[in-house]
Amino acid sequence: MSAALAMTSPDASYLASLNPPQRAAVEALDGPVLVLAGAGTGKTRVLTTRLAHLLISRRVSPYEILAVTFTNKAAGEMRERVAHLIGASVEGWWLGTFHALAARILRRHAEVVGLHDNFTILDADDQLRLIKQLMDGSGIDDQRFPAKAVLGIIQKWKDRGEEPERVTGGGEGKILTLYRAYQDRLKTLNAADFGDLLLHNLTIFRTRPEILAQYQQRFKYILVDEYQDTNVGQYLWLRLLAQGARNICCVGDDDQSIYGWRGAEVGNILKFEQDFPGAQIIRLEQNYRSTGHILGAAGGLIARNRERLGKTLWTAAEEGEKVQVRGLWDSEEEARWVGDEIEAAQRKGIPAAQIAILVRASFQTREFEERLLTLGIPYRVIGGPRFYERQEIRDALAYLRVLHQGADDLAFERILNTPKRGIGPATVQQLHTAARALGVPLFEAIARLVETEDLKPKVRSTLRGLIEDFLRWRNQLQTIAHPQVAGMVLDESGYTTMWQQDKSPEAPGRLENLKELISAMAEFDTLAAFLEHVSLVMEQVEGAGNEAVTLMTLHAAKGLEFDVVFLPGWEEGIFPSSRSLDESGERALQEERRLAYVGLTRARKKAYVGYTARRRIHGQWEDALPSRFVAELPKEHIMSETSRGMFADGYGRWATNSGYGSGFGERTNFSYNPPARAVSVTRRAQAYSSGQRVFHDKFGYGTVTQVDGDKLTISFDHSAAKQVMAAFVAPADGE
DNA sequence: GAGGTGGCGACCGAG
DNA sequence: TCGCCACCTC
Repeated sequence: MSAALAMTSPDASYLASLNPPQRAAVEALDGPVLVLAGAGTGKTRVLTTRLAHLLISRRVSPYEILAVTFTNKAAGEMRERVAHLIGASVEGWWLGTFHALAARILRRHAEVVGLHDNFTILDADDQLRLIKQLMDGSGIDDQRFPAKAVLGIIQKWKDRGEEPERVTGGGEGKILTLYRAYQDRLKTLNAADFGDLLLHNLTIFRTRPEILAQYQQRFKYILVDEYQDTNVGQYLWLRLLAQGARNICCVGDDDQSIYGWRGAEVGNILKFEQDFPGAQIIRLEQNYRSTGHILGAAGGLIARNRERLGKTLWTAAEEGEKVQVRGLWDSEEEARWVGDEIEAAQRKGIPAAQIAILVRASFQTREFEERLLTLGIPYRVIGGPRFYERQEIRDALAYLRVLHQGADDLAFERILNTPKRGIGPATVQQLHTAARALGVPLFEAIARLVETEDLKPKVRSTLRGLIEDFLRWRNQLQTIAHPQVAGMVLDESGYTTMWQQDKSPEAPGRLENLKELISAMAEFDTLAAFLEHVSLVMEQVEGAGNEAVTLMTLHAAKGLEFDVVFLPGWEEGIFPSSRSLDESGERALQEERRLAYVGLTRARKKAYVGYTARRRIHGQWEDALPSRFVAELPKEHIMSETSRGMFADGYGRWATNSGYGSGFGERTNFSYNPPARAVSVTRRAQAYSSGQRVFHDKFGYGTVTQVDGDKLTISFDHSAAKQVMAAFVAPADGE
């Protein structure tokens, strides 16, 4: 590090604002470095400054730096910040996600693994269809191994960097055979799935040392973000590339490793020192994001995990408000609670964009959406059904894929009979058989078949027309701009007409989406570039949602921060998720706990944790127990309250005659230490009138001054007048 | 070959 | 509750 310091120019003002460990992390340019960056400790700042520092102090060409992230969002942010810092474009840099960078390398050497450089990248949907096709008649018991499970096993192998010949971990012989068949099939389709992007890179590096050497020499410095989320394959990829210059800097936080389910190995970060001997370890522990109470609550929780490298976050900020933990009757009440607290926060001047609701699983967003809709609070859901996953978009893309890459049977099959052309499963089967017999892609096989007498006349002329159309469109691609060609394809194929004639209410929206797709294409120079973007980025086209509350999963929230964060659904089975626990037990529990830690540490000023006694699952009301994580939150950092009549506290005064919401029927007993009298409390809509004395859990006693449906305006004795939902007050009885 | 219906399992997570 | 798939009918 002293060498690096010596080289630092005195006018390196960008270094001045860093704290000592941050500065150390930026300046340790030589050899392997592991930066353990706790939540909110300025990790992105360190990464970008380090990149700028490399360019400025070492005069390294940007093309000699490999900077890897996990998400497109992180890559985009880094790009933007570095460009801003050095005042130049980062176009063409080796800065991107593992998948994007691996795809770039693979396109250059595709022939080594038997692909062409215009190979298609398949998404999960295509993969599953392919597996299903291969499983038909493979003799695999699809009860015991549904296609999804088989795909899961294959993906695990790929995540570990194991080609079929390399598979070690025991496993079913039949599934291994299927893995081989699957890989062969992908090759015929001139396609790669996500796992292949990395895996083929490994194959290329392993079998062609001269190619590896070329990249080893090129990348003088390697920078890795979110190292705790790397899987074995990614680790091997990095290690091979780093063997050249040996200057690799990995930034990560073992406490935020939440991707074990997709093969991430916390082990990678835990054994960094062994993997890269002589590694420097730098800890960033000063948190600049959250208040003391939020940090204390999160820290107490994560301390329950074993197998940590250990960090102690601290903050110079004030203690702030305690984390509010709230027990509620059911998920509907939970949604009302969150909605009301959001309104309260907004009244205090917190903008909607600074408020987030973070859930464990995406289906949990629905009830909140409904509530926010009712309250008229703008919101946006991140990670919902994505633009590129919509039916009409996938169909349109299938046309474009066939156009670009004729061997893409999966795409071709998708649109063979879309719009309806009278080509049913029987014909498709016949075409497949022919293609297999000829050993050529579907498109090619059909082109040949229509010249024979093997097909029924009607089918034959239909297919002949389709093939001719594609050949024509492909020709036009030479002379006409690709967005225009895309428009022609959709119109001339009858696809646009199909939706125009569709009477369903969604049809107009779909046509809109298709227009949007075509206009999005204009941003790319070539059809190939556009398709690459789509398969790698798959980004959601975000509505104008700057002033909106954010609803998303905890996974999607990593790396983000908000003033106010709601963490609902802290119930056993939901969070920690019983599915995870069933799959991998203690390991999974620790990962779930890290997820809770990630959730809490997203909050700057205030965090809320909610749990309910009853929740609708699969449309059925089911009883729930508070998550063990609730009990693990250190008492001194939380403020706990429960809805009236629920648990020991709050019970008694409120068990009867509680003025809860409306239309609720009989409730079954709640089994978590229920007070006897709380059993089967029937809650009815309580009518209030102006002048009536009431009690509110938070604001205390007050007098109703106005009634507007279930919204009351109350003049509180010890607090300003407020609008409150009737559900949240009770008639004052024991003053 | 198309379209309708009823039963059943899912609802975990990213590129 | 919802969406998918198997099965049915025309």
